Amino acid sequence: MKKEITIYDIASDVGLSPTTVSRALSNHPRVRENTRKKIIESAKSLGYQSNIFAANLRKKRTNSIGVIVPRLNSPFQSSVLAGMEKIATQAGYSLIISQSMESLEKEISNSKAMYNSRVDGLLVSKAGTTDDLDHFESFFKKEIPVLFFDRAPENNHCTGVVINNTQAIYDATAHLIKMGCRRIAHVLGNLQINVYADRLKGYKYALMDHGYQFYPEDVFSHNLGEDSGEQIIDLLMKRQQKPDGLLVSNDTSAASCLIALKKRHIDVPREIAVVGFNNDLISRMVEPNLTTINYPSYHMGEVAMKNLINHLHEKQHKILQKTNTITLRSELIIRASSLRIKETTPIQ
Amino acid sequence: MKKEITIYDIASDVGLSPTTVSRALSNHPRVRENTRKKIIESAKSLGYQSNIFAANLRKKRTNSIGVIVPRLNSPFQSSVLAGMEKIATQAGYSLIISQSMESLEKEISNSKAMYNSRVDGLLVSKAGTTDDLDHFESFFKKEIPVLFFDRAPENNHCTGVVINNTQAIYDATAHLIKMGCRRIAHVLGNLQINVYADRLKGYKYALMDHGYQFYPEDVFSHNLGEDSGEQIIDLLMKRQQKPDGLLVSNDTSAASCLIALKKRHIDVPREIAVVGFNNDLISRMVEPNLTTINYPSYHMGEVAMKNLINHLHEKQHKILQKTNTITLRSELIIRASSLRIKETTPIQ
DNA sequence: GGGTAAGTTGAAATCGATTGCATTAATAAA
DNA sequence: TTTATTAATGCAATCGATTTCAACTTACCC
Repeated sequence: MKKEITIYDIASDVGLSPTTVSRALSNHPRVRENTRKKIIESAKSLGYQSNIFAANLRKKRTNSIGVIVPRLNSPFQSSVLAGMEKIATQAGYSLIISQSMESLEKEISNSKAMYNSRVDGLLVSKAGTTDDLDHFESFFKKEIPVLFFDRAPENNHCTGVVINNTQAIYDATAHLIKMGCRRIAHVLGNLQINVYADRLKGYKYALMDHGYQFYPEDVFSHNLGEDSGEQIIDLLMKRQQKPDGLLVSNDTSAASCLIALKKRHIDVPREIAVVGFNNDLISRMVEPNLTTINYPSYHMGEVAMKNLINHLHEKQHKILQKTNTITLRSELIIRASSLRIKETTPIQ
Repeated sequence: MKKEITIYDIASDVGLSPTTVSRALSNHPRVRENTRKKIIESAKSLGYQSNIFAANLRKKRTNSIGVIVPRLNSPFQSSVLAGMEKIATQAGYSLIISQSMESLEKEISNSKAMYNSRVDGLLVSKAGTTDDLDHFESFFKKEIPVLFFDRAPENNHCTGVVINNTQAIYDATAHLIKMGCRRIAHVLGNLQINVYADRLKGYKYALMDHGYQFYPEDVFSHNLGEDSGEQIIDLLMKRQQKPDGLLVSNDTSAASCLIALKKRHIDVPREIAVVGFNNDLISRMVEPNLTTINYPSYHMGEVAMKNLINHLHEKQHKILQKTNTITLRSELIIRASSLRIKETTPIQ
């Protein structure tokens, strides 16, 4: 193992002090242009690589940002991460990524690891079961900014980047009503996650505002996985009052429902109109194309990261300004799976 | 900003030296059990958090592993990453992830950043245009293990975790031939990427072995994006000799082709049989279900990470053993898009 | 009781870059 | 020419954990 080249080596190479070398390499203005050039040249020829750890130790900043997501392995999350990575790299930050697997326990241990790695900031999309924020307390205490995205806790002092889930489902519900649906079912994820709780609200409000009654049995939680369709449709079709509209909280599951319906020769959208959520690739590929809500995931990654980095820069210059919630625009994309002439006879 | 709690604080708290504290906290055997307990208790009550940077600076190891992927935003890659994350976290390593966006330039700057971060090891799936490995030279020199996955360079001393692309496409081609296809087209990505070059080989060999002629115009490269279907089918259907079999090198594009074919009322698989690659979610969702090759992406992530970590541990104990290539099993999954009675009349 | 070994602990150097303060050199002003 | 001012540079401490080597206790054996 060869020894490292350090600024001391450069210093003795060019006959200057390590101080000056350090300054030259970090573009400090108090170094003569000539000197800087000489130093940089020497650094290059010696094959110098700065040792981040020494620098971090001294500067108490790491230029790295932690990200905790529930699952890496999802089209939504990977798109968010792609957006984050782009911005972070541009700004010279590196990304440390880990997944909580929807478990609070893992989220806690991940956040500890992040804290120990001294990330300059943390981006979190909460695990399903996460209620309190005690495990971020150490960050708050040290004023390390924590920013939530997608799944943000309510009532806290951290910034969150989210979409208006209530509005999104409100619009989708209103759309189904406009399309003549009389009885609309809503399948969503774990209601402990406020994303889903908000969606439920939007659903209820829309029903109410249009003079529809809300039936608790029309709403249920499900894992929304790729095989969920069979179970969901099974459940719904056993009902006496079969729904003629179906809101599913992600596209994978909605697509799976479409397939289950097709298998039963139930026509979509005539007999039942289906709406998904996310605007994943799959929504554009299934037959019929899925009406869905466009979730600006890549953009969300960019915005969250930009915001965090701005925050870090401001902190350096002590002009901290607090935003609390950034709401990105989502929109209903109407496609064949829900598009029908208004007066279609609904199933009674 | 509160001051950090250091081992010195603990030392003076319990009336021992920092040395002993350090040893106690890292479970060094040369500390009396009682002392250790006292120290750990004090550490806990003072809210001590070890400073990784000081440790790294001294130990010259970082317990972090770098990953460079072409794109974060792909079902395949995110699944690989999920597998990697799981293993890394289990073993106490953290992951630093960046994407090359298929650009050599970015790959170079990413690898530099990784090198500067002093990752203990590096996992790389090459960008499309990467030919030489000069930018990893600094890793090789310092004996930092670099392990490639999916897209591995040939003829080099690094371990690669891959699938047998040649065999996979050979099998797929043979399958189409068995299904009675007379003229099989093959759409793949950038042929500079050896993954695709290997697949092309498999295609050629299979044709040859079955006494089919190889027509260069039946093979072409494409970006394989979600809108690729229209263009690919357009191109193929303009031909005088229309193909009755189609091998597409990823499922997104294959699904897109299915849709384009449906639009033109060309029956799949009767008029043309289609095979994708990867076994992404979408292959199970489109109509007809897509015959595809199962790419064990999650498993690949696990294997690659396990291997790298083993390597690191061995390095500590100087029992370095070299593996060169690990080939994971991939398999043809036959579904409706290619399943037809053998003697179906092919288009002439 | 003396000697050896094993078990514990500590002093101090080290990792490499940064930075407050001091110093020197260069330039401008008087 | 002298003084004030600014520009360059260097000294040495610092960040916090690790580790080598030495020292000091005990325990054990003959």
